[in-house]
Amino acid sequence: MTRRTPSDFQQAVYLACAKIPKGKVSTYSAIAKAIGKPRAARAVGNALNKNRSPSVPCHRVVRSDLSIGGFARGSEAKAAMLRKEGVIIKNGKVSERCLF
DNA sequence: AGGGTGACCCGCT
DNA sequence: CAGCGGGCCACCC
Repeated sequence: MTRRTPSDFQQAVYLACAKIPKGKVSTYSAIAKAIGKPRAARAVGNALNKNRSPSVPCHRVVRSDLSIGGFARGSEAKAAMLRKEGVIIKNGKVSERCLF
């Protein structure tokens, strides 16, 4: 599965996602800020959407509104996954936002 | 090389 | 308080 060389930005996004402890969730803005681009929340989502690698817990990333946001596989699946991880979901939204 | 899209965010009405 | 529009960044065709 030789994929195209991921850009530095994308790599940073994946790394930041992997840095999220299990049972916790982060936000796109937080990731963007962590990589040095607080205004690149869109680019962050784009990187996950275009890649959505199984090695990257992209489902642990939610919107700043604590909402699940979107998911290439289905936002419902994302919420279910987070629930299994130990994250409390309320009405399709995260009860507590845990930022590392 | 340029245009369009997207898993977003913030501000205004 | 809620809803709508514009803006910002990166990737794909």
